[in-house]
Amino acid sequence: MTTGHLEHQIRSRLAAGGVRFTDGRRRVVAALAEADGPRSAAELHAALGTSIPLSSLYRSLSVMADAGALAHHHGSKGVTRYELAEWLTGHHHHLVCVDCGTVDDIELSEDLETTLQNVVKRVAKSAGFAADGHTLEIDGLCTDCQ
Amino acid sequence: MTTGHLEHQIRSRLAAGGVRFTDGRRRVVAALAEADGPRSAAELHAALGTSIPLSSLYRSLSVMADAGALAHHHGSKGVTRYELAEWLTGHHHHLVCVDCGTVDDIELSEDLETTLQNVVKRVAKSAGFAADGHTLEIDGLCTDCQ
DNA sequence: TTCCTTGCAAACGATTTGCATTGGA
DNA sequence: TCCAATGCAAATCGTTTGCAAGGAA
Repeated sequence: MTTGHLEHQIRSRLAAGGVRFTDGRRRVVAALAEADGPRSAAELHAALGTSIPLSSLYRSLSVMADAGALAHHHGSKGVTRYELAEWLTGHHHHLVCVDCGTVDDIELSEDLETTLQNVVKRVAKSAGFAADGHTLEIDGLCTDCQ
Repeated sequence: MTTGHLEHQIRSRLAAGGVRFTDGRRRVVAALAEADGPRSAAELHAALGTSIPLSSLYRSLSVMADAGALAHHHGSKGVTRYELAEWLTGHHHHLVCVDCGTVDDIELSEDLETTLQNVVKRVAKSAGFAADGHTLEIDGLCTDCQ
């Protein structure tokens, strides 16, 4: 079990904030790295064989998000799902199933992404809004729920 | 107090689903029509002078959303905000404040919107996803929270 | 008369927090 | 040694639901 590049990046980022990268957190990160989209605390709890109590999971997710290692997404039924921050995974967008709530990551072509960024910049500026990110959310039914 | 075009449209839509457009619901719709973005049950409760109990508010919002008159948006801290459906207000996107959670509506230029729609269609199809809507969410700090 | 809506109170479920204990650097 | 992390139980908080009374068609 070698310490990969991803773990190294996260460890440094967390350390900068006085946050420890414990074994449990390493396993949470691994689960998120394997996922193809954001995951909720409950989903991670199950994925990790319930080995980490929900309260610890919630605390670790929130701490790692505060440190900038994770990003969160708010879905239906008040469920928050976490994923690795974009500086770790690259910029992407979301396919959100309105039925089961699952979220899948997608990437846009480089040219549309550029166009999008220009528009975001322009629109935000004209609204006096300090934009720091954007996501195109596509709502609909995933293959399982159709 | 005349019955405007908007109320007429909503009344018909609700009626089609066996849903009544009561006085309380009319006031909720009026509050949403005046807002410049989605509003939570708590925000509406306050805006209406707490005259409508939260439970009734939640029930009305959910019933009207099911009937297709309202749409919902999921924001930080697990708060759901409602707004008039797009067939009533026109298609738009969101400026989401990561600090206070407020959401403001914005419209894109027609050409970018068209481009966006094409990409959504293409991306969804290739993922086997049945898309029925999309929103560009711009996260950042609103003028108040900067 | 039939069915929808309303209010209140109780129930829920996701998430948070207090506190004592354990563990890492 | 010192401060952060962990676990459990209790507490929060947004939202939902059961039920009896009120209202519209």
